[in-house]
Amino acid sequence: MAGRVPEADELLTPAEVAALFRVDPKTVTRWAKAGKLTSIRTLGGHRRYRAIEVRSLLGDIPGQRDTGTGTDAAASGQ
Amino acid sequence: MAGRVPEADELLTPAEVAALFRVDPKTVTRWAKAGKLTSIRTLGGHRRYRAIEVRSLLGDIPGQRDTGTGTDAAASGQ
DNA sequence: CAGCACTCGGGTAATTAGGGGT
DNA sequence: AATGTCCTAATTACCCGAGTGC
Repeated sequence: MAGRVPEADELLTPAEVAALFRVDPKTVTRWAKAGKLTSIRTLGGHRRYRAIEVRSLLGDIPGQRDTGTGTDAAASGQ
Repeated sequence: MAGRVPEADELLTPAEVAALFRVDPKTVTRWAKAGKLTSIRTLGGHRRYRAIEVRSLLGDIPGQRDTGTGTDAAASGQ
């Protein structure tokens, strides 16, 4: 199987978005309820968020390097 | 118009549906068992899902997008 | 025929949803 | 108004071994 077109919308789990924003997953859920975030619900009721949307809100800057201002080290996610 | 459209009866594998929902293939199986998804079983017992059903559940919004430039702009597929 | 990737089945931990309160 | 924390219930994710699909 495999060999399919990469037309999959990148979806993130609440924990993923929460980690990117440094907030609790509960807060992300509130954003979705407030309509600030596009949320897609699974058949079980859980929410999934669009990676492109989250990245835009985070300031998606490709190849941006912190110029010395950073104090906290950037730990790899996950 | 004998507009020939590719099989609208496309069947997706558990991994396909799972990737679209960003969930585990096992979860998709659970949805089928719960009756939330129409599942077609192969002679071996494996499940297969209808692409149209999955797309509607994902929030498939018709219209908007590359309109047919004359012929069916169906480039997707494997 | 043999092999690998995927799916099946059940069971258990982790995550999420929802409401309430600080 | 907004965020973090507590609780219970539901859903989801990962573990195993065996079988299917190509």
